[in-house]
Amino acid sequence: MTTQTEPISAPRTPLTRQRVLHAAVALADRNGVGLLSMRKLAQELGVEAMSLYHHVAKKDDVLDGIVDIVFSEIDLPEDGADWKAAMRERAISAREALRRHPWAIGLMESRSSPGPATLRHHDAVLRVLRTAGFTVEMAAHAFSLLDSYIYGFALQETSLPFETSEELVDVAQTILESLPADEYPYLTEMVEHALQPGYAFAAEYEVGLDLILDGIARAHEAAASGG
Amino acid sequence: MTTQTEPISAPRTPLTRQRVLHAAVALADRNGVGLLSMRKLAQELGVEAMSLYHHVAKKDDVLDGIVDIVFSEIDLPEDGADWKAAMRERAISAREALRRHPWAIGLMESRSSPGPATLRHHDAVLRVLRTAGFTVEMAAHAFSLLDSYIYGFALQETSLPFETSEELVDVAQTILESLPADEYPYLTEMVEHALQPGYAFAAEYEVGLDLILDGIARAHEAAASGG
DNA sequence: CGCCCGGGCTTACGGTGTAAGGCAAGGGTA
DNA sequence: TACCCTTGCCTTACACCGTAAGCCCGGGCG
Repeated sequence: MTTQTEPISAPRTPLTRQRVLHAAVALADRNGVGLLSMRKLAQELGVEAMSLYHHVAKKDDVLDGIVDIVFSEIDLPEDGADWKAAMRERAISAREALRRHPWAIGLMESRSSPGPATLRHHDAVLRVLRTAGFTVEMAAHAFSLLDSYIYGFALQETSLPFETSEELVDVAQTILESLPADEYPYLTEMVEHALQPGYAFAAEYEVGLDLILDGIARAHEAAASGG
Repeated sequence: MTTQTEPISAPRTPLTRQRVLHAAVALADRNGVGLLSMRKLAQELGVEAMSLYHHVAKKDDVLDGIVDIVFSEIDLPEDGADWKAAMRERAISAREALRRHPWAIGLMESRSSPGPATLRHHDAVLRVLRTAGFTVEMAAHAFSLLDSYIYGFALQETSLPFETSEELVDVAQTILESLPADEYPYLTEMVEHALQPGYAFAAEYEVGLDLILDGIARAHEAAASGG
């Protein structure tokens, strides 16, 4: 079907698992993961759909792969004395990555086999905690707590209708008007609060993060002095 | 095609939006949301696919609807003096609902129009906080923090390969064996920790929850005495 | 009685993931 | 040089998906 008009030495870079996955990330960023199909992905790479299957096993493999790419974009925490600063930085870096690729959080639920970047990331986090003197048990607590918060915040952030501080305020305004204020009075009040010019939902992130880090630090110190 | 063998007065209860949505929840619980199709859903109800469209607008409408059903299963917090107990109970109830319907958390990312049960739930949470003396700002902090934790924990819990305390320990064991221990030493250590007979990941939930609630209480008291 | 219309039905279209296999070019070995 | 095997692309085909368009029957109301 392709009427071979190009010169014989068409210098198309060869297909590669890496090239496929990165194109998939770009496509998902552009259209959302719902519109990511093997055919569109192939088209993006100037190739037919079935050609992709020489480089990835199945679509699930692609999805696993792009989730791992997102994890690879999170800065690894450096270990040293200051576990708190390290955890804070990686939490902020994680949120940024999950914001750059909003589809990633929705994908995580269905993936089961983590990729190398994911494993490396988790290992680095645990290393920081353990070398800072956390017991395995305390490290498990901190890990579970921090990761839950990070993913949960990202989930809320991407599913929230308003982004605030954009012209999307108008959008939220109409939402608010469609809300029966007498039926949901406190919700209405909160949406109004969130619509104030100064408010940025993103700032909530660090408030909660610091509260959690302080709580962990308190527990850590208590354990260190108590036992 | 259906060879009308049943008596004329076949007493099939009439199709209804509610019946459709509840069947969809049941089907998603059974097969996962990935295998929920309009055709299968129709079949479940003894009907053809297109008949569903007299009761729901499109598949997205079904998905919005079943997410709202999950929210309707979360106990509404009762307001009163003890906001902490109320938040604790609703957090636990929320996790149970999200565990009963593991597909819900993955759907939340893509939904944008919350249903009435969702709105009612959020309004009730905010009411508890506000009537307990939280400022709007503090209520926003507490709300964001708690919900992030709840959803994030649920997300991790459903995507975690191991469930522990089942025979699935074997599964995790093989995962662990396939993990190159020298490459991810801290992760390996943690998986081993999680495989101990006494360990239940579920217990982590309340540890983190209480840490968060204590932190919020401290901030709340500080604000009350300080201002 | 006649009409309308709600709520089921069939058909059809363009999309999806992927199994099965074809074909051309290059590289290794006899 | 002659062969053949692998690699990496391709076409074809199938079963399934969401849903637009429109048919048809039965019951309620003018």
